[in-house]
This record gives sequence, C-alpha cells and structure tokens, in this order.
Amino acid sequence: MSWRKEQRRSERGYHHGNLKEALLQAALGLIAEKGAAGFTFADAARMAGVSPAAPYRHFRDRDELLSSIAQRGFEQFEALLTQAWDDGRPDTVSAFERVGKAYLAFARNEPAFYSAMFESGIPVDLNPTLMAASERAFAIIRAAAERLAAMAPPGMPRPPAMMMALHIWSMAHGVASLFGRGDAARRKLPMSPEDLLEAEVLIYLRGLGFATDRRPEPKPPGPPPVPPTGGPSGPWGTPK
Amino acid sequence: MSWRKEQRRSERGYHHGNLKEALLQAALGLIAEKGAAGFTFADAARMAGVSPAAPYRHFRDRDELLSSIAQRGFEQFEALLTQAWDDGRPDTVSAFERVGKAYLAFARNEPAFYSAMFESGIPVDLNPTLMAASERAFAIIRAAAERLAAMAPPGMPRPPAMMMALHIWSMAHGVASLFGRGDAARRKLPMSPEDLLEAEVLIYLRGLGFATDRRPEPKPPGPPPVPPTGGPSGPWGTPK
DNA sequence: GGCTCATGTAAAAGCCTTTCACATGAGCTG
DNA sequence: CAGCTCATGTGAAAGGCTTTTACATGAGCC
Repeated sequence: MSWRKEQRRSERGYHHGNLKEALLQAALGLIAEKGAAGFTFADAARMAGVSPAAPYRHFRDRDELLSSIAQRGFEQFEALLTQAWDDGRPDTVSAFERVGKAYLAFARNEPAFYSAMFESGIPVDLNPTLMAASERAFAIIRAAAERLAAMAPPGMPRPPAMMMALHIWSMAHGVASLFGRGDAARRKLPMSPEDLLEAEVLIYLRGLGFATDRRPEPKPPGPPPVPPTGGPSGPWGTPK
Repeated sequence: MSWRKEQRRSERGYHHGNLKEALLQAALGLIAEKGAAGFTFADAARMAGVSPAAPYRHFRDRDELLSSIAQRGFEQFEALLTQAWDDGRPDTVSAFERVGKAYLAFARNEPAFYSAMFESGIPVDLNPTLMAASERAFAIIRAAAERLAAMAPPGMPRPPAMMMALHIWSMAHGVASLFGRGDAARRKLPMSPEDLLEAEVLIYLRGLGFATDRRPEPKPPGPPPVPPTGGPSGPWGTPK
C-alpha cells in the first residue's frame, strides 16, 4: 500500500502526513452514516485526529470538501457506467439495461457519493470542474443513447439521441431517488427498484419502436417493423 | 381575513398571537432562498420577531418544523395533482399529461415545499402522518394510472396499474429533480423540462400500446391495434 | 546546519441549538 | 371584575460548529 508512512507513525507527530485524504475518507463515512446535511467539518477533523482548524489547510471550507467528494463521486460514477456500458456488448439493449442497473447500484452502494453529488445542495453548475465531471458521466449515457438511436427501426421517425439520453437519465435518477436507497424515503414496492427500472426502460424503448425481446441483434436493423408480437414476452411478464 | 388580530397589534406585546403560522411562513421563505440545508431555526425566529427560544413552544426542534412543512407540501401537492387530473377530463391521456406538468410546476413554483418533501433528508417513512400525506399524493397518480390501464388496448397484456404509476412518478420526479428548478443543478437542455417529460410519458405510453395522438377517446377502446401510423405526429415532432 | 514554507495548533469571535427558570397576559370561573 | 392558571414568550447559559489569526513544528532543500 502507498500509505505505509501514515500507518507506521501511528502515534503521529505534529504533521499528519496524509490529512487531505484522511479527511475525505472520514467525510465519506460520516455522510454515509448521517447524511450530507448532518455531516460536520469538525467531526471529520476529530475522526482524523487533528484540531478543528487543520482541515482549513486543505479545503477552503465545508462546502469545498463536499464538492471534492462530489467530484470524486462523478469520476467513480463515470467509471462504473463506462464499465457497465462496455461499449454496447454483447448487444445494445442489454448493455443499456446494465447501465441502468449500474446507476441504481451506485446509488445504493455509494450513498455518500450519491448524496454529495445530487442531494447536498452544492450548485454543480457553478463549479466548472464539477460540472465537467458530471457531464463526462452523463456522456456515457448519451453515447449509449446514440448507439441505440442509430439502430432505430427504419419505418419510424428517428428519435434524437440527446432526448433519449435525458429520458433514460431521468428514469434512472427518479427511481434511484425515490426508491433506491436502503433507508430513507423508502416506500413499499411491488418489485425491486432494478426490476422497476428495467421494465420502465423496456417499455420506453418499445414506445420508440424497438423490439425489446432480447434476441441476437439484427445486424442491419431487421424488418420486424414495430412493437411486439403481443406474445408473452412483455417487460413485466405474462398477464394473468 | 382571519388574522386581523395579528395585523392590528402591529407593535405586538408579549405574545405573538400567531407564531406557529408565522414561523412556518418564515421558514418557507428561508428555505426557498437558501435551501433546506441552509435554513436555520434562529433565522425564522428572528424573522417572526421573537426570541430564539420561542419556536420551541411550537415545534420540538428544527426537524419537526421541517416535517410540518413537508406535511403541508404533500397536502398542497395532492390538491394540485387532484386538480390537474380532474378525474381524467377531457380525456385520460391529456389529463395524465396535465398531471405531469403539474408535478413540474410544483417543483418549480414551490421549491421550498419540494425541498422539504424530497431533499431535506427527513425520513418520511418514520413519520406516519407524513407518510400518509405522501401516499395520498401518490394515490392521485395511481388512480390516474388505474384509469389508463383500464383502457389499455385489448390485444396486449394489460400493464399493472401500480407499476405504471411508479414509472410515471419516477419520470416526473427524475425530470423535476435533475432539470426542474430555476437555479441549482441546472444543465443546458435542448428543450423545456415540460416538453421533455411530456415526450417521455408519451413514448412510454406508446410502449404500452396506447395510441397517443390525442384524438377523441374511443369509448370502448377501439380497434387501432398498436402504435402510430408512422406519421408526423410522434411525441417529439417530425424528423428532419 | 540553517532556512523556509507547508501543515498543525490554540485561542477566540460569532452563530446556532437547546434547555431552564421565570415573566406575561389571555381566557375561564365565579 | 377579581383571581387563577396555563399557554406562550423571554433571558441567560451550556455546548457545538465554523472560521480566522497568530504562532509552532518539522520536512525538504541548499
């Protein structure tokens, strides 16, 4: 590991040696535990074993720490989405759904990041660095939408990829925000958030004219003109 | 008006006479202005012209005030959605869209309520009263979905109304959260949030097999089997 | 060895939350 | 109307958090 130094001088002297990182980690834990609102600068300092003034050597103020966390969050988010999308393999539609699941997984597994990114009240659009990171993450969704739009069935008007991307994003974000987290704001659902989102996206894609019954991808988008066969392969299973 | 009393005794004496209400109003303004996180109990007291301890006669603590606001928010939200839905007049689909627009309008016009309801971090599911109010609001969406599901085209599997309701809710909530407010977290959009949501819902409904080209409602859901004519009446206008 | 500058500390000011004992006066009771 | 009582406000105080400032330490570099 790269932090032997910090480890060795456990009874650390005057200087911490890795305070910035320690503060970020502490904050991450605290936010996950008590929410972005309840997180306190002094707590993080205490947790890192330094005086309450020390953090100010590394962050202008509490908000800047929060922004740093959001920044990192967007970076990890982007990485996760990139990996989930996997350049559309093995087929565009299922890769697309993997992206949706990754969105929910991130919200659930990284509540602190998610909180800092979307619920902390920091104005993303006022911080260019943060804004850029956020747009890099969204770019994955847009790229996926682009690919999807390109294979739209020929008989229909071709949907604007940007619009599709925004739609998918809002679905994923809506499901994650309303139903996605372990504790807060949970409501009883008849299905898992993952299934809920998957069905939502499938129905949406079908509304755009995509055949969504997960068959090997027709290389040149095949003839089957428009929505499904009426058969039992709907997004929510067979009706009783 | 019913508050003559408070008005008349402008230079009020020892007792305020309407402090609870005044605090709620003050908080509403403060939250709208500085966000749910930045809102402070002491500020509200100051704004109402009382000592910092006075509010504790009406609210256990800051969180209870926030909950009260969320409670009211859900009630107004429910009223607004009810009115927008208007029992499905003049036709189910357009009434449905009106509900979507009302959702966005609420987020935009009542940022303080919206903030308290969805972003303040208060655990809705731990407060039965609040939870009930929230469910009454959601019930409107579910009722609308129920109506919609009932007129699903006969050829297809009938979608579960609850699922539809959750889908629509997540779309509206996602759009509102990501793009709906004046200032924060805004991103440049190629279209208004309203249009974005409308297109999203229309595509979704089409994916369920509904004809979405706003014609007089077929009393017994007519024969036109499935999606549109391929004509220019798509949800996002005609392709270039 | 000695300098210098990044990094920590201590102390203090200012604000917020919450509690407690006490003050006021609105509304009832006779 | 006198008197009581209790809901509602006040003032003061304890305890935290944030942020600033002057000062301390010691790591890295000639």
